[in-house]
Amino acid sequence: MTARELPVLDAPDVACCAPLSVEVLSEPGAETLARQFAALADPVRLRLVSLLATAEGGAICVCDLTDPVGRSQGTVSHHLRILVESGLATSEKRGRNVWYAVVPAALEALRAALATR
Amino acid sequence: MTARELPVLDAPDVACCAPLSVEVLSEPGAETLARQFAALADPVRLRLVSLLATAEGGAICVCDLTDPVGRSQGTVSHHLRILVESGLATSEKRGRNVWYAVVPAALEALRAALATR
DNA sequence: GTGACGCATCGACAATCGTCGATGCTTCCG
DNA sequence: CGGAAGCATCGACGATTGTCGATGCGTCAC
Repeated sequence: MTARELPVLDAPDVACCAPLSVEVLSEPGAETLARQFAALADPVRLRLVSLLATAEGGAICVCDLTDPVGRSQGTVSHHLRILVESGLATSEKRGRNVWYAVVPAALEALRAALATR
Repeated sequence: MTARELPVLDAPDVACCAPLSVEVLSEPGAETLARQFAALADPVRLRLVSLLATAEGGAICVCDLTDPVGRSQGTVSHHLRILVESGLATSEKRGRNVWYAVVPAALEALRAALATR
């Protein structure tokens, strides 16, 4: 399988830019931030994030997510992928399940961007 | 100008739901939140918000926004409309200009939703 | 080894979005 | 009054998105 060849986004971008109210967002910064907000711009993904964040142990496998959100397994997998690619969630394969968890630092970074003066 | 003339205050949906990490988001709550995040899910709109938030006096007219974001006047107007409809900004007609400003309470509500435990 | 389970991926489709140029309306200035 | 400035709106277009069913692949139980 040789790994997914997705443009890997690594740790650094957890804090991409200064708060919107402090200095005018640069174009690259806006691009990055927009990608993260876009990941939260869907009701199903928001509920997924909420389910992950409130889960005992902080993680849930896909099979326990399809029912609560009422979407097909393929669709749920698609949404989780978007959350991971945007840095808001992580996945870990354990046996034949895959466990997903939120990345608190990423949510905090978004909070920081929204801070008002 | 006696600041008391802000009739349109949007108190209702400024805070739509509990933090994602506290309880699982309801479907209607997810719908509302998603609309607000969707308003921030575009680079141009993010820069507009940033321009509004950092403006002296807290407001800018459309004519001063088209250049910084590099889009046509019609497109900028379209984006501003989305920001207003989502409750993140307000508009006020003054002479033949229209002044836009951010709604700090709306940004704070989004921050609250993102709060981690 | 065989079958079932869990997940990712694919192809297809309708719906929505971002953008532009053109047009129309209101307000101001001379 | 006539023209120009400032915005909103419209129609059109390509691009992106959310969704499904089907398929493929690795893992576990028997």
